[in-house]
Amino acid sequence: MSPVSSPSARPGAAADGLSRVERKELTRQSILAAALRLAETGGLSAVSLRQVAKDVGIVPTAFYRHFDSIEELGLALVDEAFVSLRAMLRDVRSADPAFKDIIDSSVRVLTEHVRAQRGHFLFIARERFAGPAAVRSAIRHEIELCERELATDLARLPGPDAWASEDLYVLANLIVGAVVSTAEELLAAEGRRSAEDAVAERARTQLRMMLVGALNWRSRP
Amino acid sequence: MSPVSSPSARPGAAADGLSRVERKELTRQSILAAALRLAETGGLSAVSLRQVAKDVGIVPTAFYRHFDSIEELGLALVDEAFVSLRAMLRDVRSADPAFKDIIDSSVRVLTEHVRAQRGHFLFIARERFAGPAAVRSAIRHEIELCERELATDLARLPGPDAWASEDLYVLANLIVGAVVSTAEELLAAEGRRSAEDAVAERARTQLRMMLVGALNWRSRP
DNA sequence: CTGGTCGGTGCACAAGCGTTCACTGAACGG
DNA sequence: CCGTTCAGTGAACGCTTGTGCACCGACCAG
Repeated sequence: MSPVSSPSARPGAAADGLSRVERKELTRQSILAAALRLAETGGLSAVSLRQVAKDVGIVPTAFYRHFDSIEELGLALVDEAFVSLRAMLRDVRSADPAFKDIIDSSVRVLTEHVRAQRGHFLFIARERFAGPAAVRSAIRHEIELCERELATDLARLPGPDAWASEDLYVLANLIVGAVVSTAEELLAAEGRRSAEDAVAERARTQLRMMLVGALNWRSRP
Repeated sequence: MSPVSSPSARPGAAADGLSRVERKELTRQSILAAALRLAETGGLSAVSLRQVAKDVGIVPTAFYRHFDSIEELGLALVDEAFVSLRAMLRDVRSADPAFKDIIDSSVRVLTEHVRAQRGHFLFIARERFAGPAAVRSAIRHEIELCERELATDLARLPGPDAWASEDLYVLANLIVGAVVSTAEELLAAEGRRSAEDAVAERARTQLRMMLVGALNWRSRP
């Protein structure tokens, strides 16, 4: 059988226009995609090497040409997932910084990214607690990076710019937590637009509530 | 081999002072405890009937005398876990309602319960996304109940008592989300007191920030 | 005392798992 | 052109898995 796409690619026959490294990368991507899909029922630890291989269209042992173990595959998936998450953060940051509707645009960017990268968000939400220890700590580390980034962003805002850096991080932690909860509720909406809209509206109100709290907050001496 | 406690209980020999139903319940509890522990590495879907049986000290097929499947066992664990969670909520509610330190006492109750019921909290945090569909929706349903309960509690507070019920639920959702995040961070602290204390202190500040936000919030007309 | 109930036993089976090993042949560098 | 590299092959291994079945014997109601 041929890898990557069962009916079209021909490994032993005439060469497509692809170099050897290109074909290897293609198979690698197929493995990642298959694992992401298979992990949706039962989590990463329930993904079997043989299932992935069958799904990709290669023999089980060929898996080892790309990853040493399922756990290493999981770490690669974490990387992949946080690439799209960072893309989202970039979008949020580059949005119109008109203070008034910064919340609206951020929530919209979040809902769109969750819809577009559903698989990655699901993976992170799941493996954050269910994954192998190495995967869990990789995810935790990445989330912590996001919090620190947000804290430095907040420091540039007119209200909290006079805060203790301690309080800045605490607020960032609170916001990231709320965003994670919102993302998880969006996932639970399973694509139903009305449910998604309700979650988004709720998130807007919550962020506004937090904003009101922040604007009336004074760091203790 | 004998169930419940390998060296002491004797099934075929002289009877301990236990009736048949008592012995069955004891075995059932042992199965639940074993499953909870085994689920810690790999999640519920990675728990095998045979492992549980070996751990409890019964033969694999005897498992079916208590549960039809691992999934049904999972639902029983959800029930068990939310029993302790409700006990926690009762403790929070019955605490001294002196408005000033209601936050301090709530956070202390939370940290104590997470420490005492670590296994249950871990189970909920994990299976909320990684578990079988039935388990996931059972957990989601229970959390939603907690949010509604909290909303009715909030309605009795001096500040938000004039709010729209819509906003009350939104605030309850925000608080529950923050509490869930805090519980998850307490779990991530893995029992190290200094880390736990830092999380608790952060949670106190966050709840105060939300309180400030709530006190300055006005429901839109 | 007796007969039914039922938790626990022991064996068997087919299916799936990760991993090993020697192999093939297209793509590539010199 | 020719030798090397290496992604993918295919058979084989020892193990664990869920589940079906006939069976046992302590408990308990009558």
